[in-house]
Amino acid sequence: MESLEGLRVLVVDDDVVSLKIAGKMLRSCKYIECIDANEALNLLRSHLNCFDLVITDITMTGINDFQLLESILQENNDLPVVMMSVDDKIETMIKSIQKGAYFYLTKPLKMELLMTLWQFVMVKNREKSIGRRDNISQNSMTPSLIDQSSRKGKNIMKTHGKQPIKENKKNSKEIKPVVVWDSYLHDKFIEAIQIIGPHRAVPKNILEKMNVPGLTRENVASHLQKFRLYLKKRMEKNFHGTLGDNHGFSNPTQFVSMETPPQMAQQHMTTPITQVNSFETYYESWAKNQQMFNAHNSSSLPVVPPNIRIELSQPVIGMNCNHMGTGNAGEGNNQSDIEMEDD
DNA sequence: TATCTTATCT
DNA sequence: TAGATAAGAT
Repeated sequence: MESLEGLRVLVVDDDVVSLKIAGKMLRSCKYIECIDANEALNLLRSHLNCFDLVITDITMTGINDFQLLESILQENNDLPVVMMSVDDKIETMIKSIQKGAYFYLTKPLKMELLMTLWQFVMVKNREKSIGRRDNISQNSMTPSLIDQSSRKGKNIMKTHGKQPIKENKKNSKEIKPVVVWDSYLHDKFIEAIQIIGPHRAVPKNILEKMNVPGLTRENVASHLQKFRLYLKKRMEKNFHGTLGDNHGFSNPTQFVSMETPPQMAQQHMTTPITQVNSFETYYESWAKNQQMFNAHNSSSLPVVPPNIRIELSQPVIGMNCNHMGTGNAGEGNNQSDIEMEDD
């Protein structure tokens, strides 16, 4: 099946003209138009499993934005829902995907895009046969948004032996995207820390300064944790390296050791280990080192912690950039990729 | 109660 | 390994 033929599509739009255009485009399907959102829901209830796909406008009279999407997903989480709107803002698109939509179409609809919708049916069928969805997004039309619903299914967590079993309270139908910390996001993260100062670098402040739609405090907290760990490990390693061979950096795979002359790097490794105990200290040392690195290398490369892949050639969306096809960590052979190993 | 931090999970 | 999340700490 490589066309819309045979695909059972329900289109919901309160704009009659828009609906007629969609109808014309989708005439090869068992297409049912439906103006009223409640009518659409009733239709879906009475014809459970009769539709392969729902295309719905975001904004409709008498109903809140995304309300129909949420209701549909509550009733039938398997049904792919495609949102459409004249709104072409990236924030709205991200919000739609976050709410659980499979795809976002901007109006006026284009036949070329509609003709690719048969893929949703294939994806859905594959999900059913495999029994999981977590890999699907990597191959579907929303490749960078990794479905977290399967993760929500976990209800047992090891908790330091205190409360072994805990029910997950959150609605498992809510789909959250995975935030990929690409060079754009990480640069904004560093920029935020520079502006507010490392002593005030807490998730809330960083998030506020970053001002990235869709990014949450939890996302920032998670990244901050990794970043702190990286700085700590780096500082400790550098200190021990200085003690060991008196050349600053013992590990040749380290970013700084590759790019910074040992005597230059060692200038910042004179702090006794007893004083090297805070994020602020680690950060200042790291930032100083980066300054020297940038001064030493005319081409200022983005500054990143280890294992954060930089896709210099790809368009930056800010979050959820598609890393498909770049391989797993350790495979970064592409010239446009910079990847660092720490241990 | 809100937020941060840490440990643990996927 | 990266990012999400649970839960204790502040």
